[in-house]
Amino acid sequence: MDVSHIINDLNDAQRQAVTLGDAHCLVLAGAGSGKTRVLVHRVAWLIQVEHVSPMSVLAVTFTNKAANEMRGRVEQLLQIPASGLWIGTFHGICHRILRLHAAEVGLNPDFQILDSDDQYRLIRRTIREMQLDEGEFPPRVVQGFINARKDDGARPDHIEASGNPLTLQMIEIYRNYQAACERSGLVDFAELMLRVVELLRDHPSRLANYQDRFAHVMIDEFQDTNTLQYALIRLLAGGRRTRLFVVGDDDQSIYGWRGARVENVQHFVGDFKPEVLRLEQNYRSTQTILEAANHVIGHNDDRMGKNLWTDGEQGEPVRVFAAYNEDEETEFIVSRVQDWLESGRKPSGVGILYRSNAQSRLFEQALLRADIPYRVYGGLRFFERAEVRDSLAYLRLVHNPLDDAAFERIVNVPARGIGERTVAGLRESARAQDQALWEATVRQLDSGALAGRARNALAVFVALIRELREYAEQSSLGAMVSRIVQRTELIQHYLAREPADRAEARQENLDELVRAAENFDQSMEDEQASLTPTASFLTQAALEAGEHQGEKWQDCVQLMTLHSAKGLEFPLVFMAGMEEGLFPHRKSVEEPGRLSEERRLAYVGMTRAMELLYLSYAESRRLHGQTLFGRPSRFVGELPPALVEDIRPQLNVSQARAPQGSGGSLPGLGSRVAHAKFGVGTVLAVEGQGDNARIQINFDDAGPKWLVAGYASLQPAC
DNA sequence: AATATGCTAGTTTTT
DNA sequence: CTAGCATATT
Repeated sequence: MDVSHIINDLNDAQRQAVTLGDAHCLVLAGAGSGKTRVLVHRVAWLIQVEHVSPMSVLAVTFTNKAANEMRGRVEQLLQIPASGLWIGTFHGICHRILRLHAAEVGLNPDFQILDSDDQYRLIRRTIREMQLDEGEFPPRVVQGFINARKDDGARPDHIEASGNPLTLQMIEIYRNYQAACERSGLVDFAELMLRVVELLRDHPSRLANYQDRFAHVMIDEFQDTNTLQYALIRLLAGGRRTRLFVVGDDDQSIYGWRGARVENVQHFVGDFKPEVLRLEQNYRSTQTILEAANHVIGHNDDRMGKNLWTDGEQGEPVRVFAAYNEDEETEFIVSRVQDWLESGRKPSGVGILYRSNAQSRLFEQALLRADIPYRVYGGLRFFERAEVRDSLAYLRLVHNPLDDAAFERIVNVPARGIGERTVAGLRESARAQDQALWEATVRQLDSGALAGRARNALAVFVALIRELREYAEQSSLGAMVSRIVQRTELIQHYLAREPADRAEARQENLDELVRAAENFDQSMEDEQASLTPTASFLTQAALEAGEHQGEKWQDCVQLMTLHSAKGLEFPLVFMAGMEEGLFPHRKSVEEPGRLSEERRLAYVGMTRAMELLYLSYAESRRLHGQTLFGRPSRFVGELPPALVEDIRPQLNVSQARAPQGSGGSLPGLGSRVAHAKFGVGTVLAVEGQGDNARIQINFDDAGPKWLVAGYASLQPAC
């Protein structure tokens, strides 16, 4: 058979990985080295050359986007639909396994997925129910605690509180929250994986099934795996038959703070003795950009070691712009974008990257003013919007009367006169009878135990849900969702409360939701697992919250955090806000581990750039209402000087921006001044004009002081 | 139940 | 500064 299409166009290292024989394999794939290509060609090689059945290949990614891309490219290469092949996210794969064996792990076979927002609400509910103080146990913190424990594979009984009363309480909340999930037939994201790990751990015959089935397990972005995911991989590979093919880059591990364990890369080497291959040839960036990035990441220790190279062009130097303040930084970047567009290049070739989301605002405003199209990544995705989630909560309650999380969410949305007192009564009644809220409501209505107003309001609600439930029995999913949107009158609710444009956007989202339901095509696997279309739809909404908004791409300048930029590339990249405290972030500089992660983030950012890379920082920046004077990021200092071109603002420009009084000119921010009594210091802030202006100066000896310009008689100093 | 006011905290994100 | 939240008010 002709296999040239699989191995042609691969470099030696790539080909070696793709055609590797009977061994586990770790591919250390640098940025832009053709990582996905190797995975895709490896799958094709296994199927077409080694004649491995597609059924026995499992490919796991972290995001739906990556999974979809891989599936698409495999199909393109094989020229056939990749049916039988399991490609999906960790959560998607675990969900699929769990649907097949729900009963075996004691799970409601009709379980639905609880996403982060509903999980938060349920945890908050649990804390309130336990009469604990939300100040002492902030739901966000408890949510983080529970998820982190689950990601480590720990059930409440496994957690060592070592007498810490706070921890003991958290464990108790975890326990109660878990019980609530089980009563309602709900499974959160971490639970999807934890249950599967427990299934495989406790049911040896099941484990053997999967070990026999999956001869090849491929893992993408291996450096991002957490404890639980690594446990899952180890279980699957415990049989004789399974070969692991993992691809990752320890230098691009930027998710340690959410449980990812870079150490897994080293553990993997110890545990499985894999062939270790390195993909170091880069097909994305200029030599200069790569050398600069290599040099910066070289300041980390404990690396697996890797050096990117290219046989492409030397390229332009890395440009470092020292702005006077954040406004000037913004203007500079926007004017460079304008130059780029004037030279005939596309907006979508520009990536403006920053450390934290709050930084996007300045760029949005400036781009808007300059009439340059842009798109900001991050923010709410389609299935996370309140109106969409409210509608889906109706669908959930109609589908599953036991879903208390859904009940709580919409019992009084839109407001129909069911207040907190009424709901509290229902909760109590439900708890006393060990029933779901819905059951308790119906029972209370039937028993006539309720007061007039609450009774009427609840009767309206119950009638609505019953009507919808009846309708659901004889109509399609699309018709059903459309009906929900009409009958719940959510639009009217938002129209009455919000400005017209906001409500209009919600209307559009609900239209879009109806369309999505109408066009929803249940996958074969879901059908085989005897899921109703409604259950499938709800699952997809939870598991692929964002896949829906892909349409409005257009040709836009791309604004995003450094984290979101991973995996992307742009001919022109700006890394803005390169200041100590901002990047590396203040909270990350203390622990060495966190600092190296910040440096990896810098490495990720730099290696996004194909042709031109700008780093910029502001010498003064308004943050949280006050002006701060940061020093340039240490990562700027770690650039090799020979590859850097420094750009300073024109002196007259920066002077023009300094606040100036009518009479004597005031010192600029950051300038050095001398005072008769306090000595020499740096100007931190200037408020007001002329002689009345108040100036804050950080004196070298005396510390920060506020002085009035007219009386202080300051002299310029150096 | 809806609106007004006051307070606090302020990375990074996917599933 | 400002957004989000909790409490107070009508």
